[in-house]
Amino acid sequence: MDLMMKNGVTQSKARAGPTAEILFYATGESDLGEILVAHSSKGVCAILIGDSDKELVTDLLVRFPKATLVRSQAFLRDDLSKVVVFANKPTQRLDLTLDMRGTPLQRRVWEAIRNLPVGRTVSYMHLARVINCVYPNAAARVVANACAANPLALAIPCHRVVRSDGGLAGFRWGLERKRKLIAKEATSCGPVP
DNA sequence: GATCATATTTTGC
DNA sequence: GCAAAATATGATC
Repeated sequence: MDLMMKNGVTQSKARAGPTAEILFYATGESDLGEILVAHSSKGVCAILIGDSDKELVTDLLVRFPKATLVRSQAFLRDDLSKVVVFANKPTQRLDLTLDMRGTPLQRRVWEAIRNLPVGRTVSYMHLARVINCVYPNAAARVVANACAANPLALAIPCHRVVRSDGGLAGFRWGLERKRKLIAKEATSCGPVP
């Protein structure tokens, strides 16, 4: 994060975006904290969770350095409302138009995670088995990497992905937040055996 | 308890 | 463009 690309652009640009793009974003408050939703021309391209509005904007700016961020609370009113509702009470799945960019593998992993029911946690191995039932232990890292690069915090519930042991693995937005999310989902869906 | 195995991504030159 | 390091793990020795 300290070294700049000498060549101007690298392979990372494919992940951040093709070029200068206009992103509309809006922030809202939830029980988990401040939530930022960024919408591109295709759909929701980023959902961030943070402690303050400033932090979220900074994170978004770092994530999309070349993009032009336009704050439009009215434009994202609907999407933001859904995300906030989901954050407060994740009883149903998020129904948003997601603009999932990235490698095909990441997309596959994200789709698999998004297909998970609420209140259900799966292990890395199980999820890895879905996308690639060859070497579960190897694909586990792939799943972890895909989740780590997941820009759609709540839309893709990576917090439901835990280790096979049942314990919580790392979380990009903080382990405590992940723990809180799972607890909230369990409460909303009811204590399942 | 420590080490290796697998696949993918990212960064460096 | 090629090569090496790193990774939110899992299984084995």
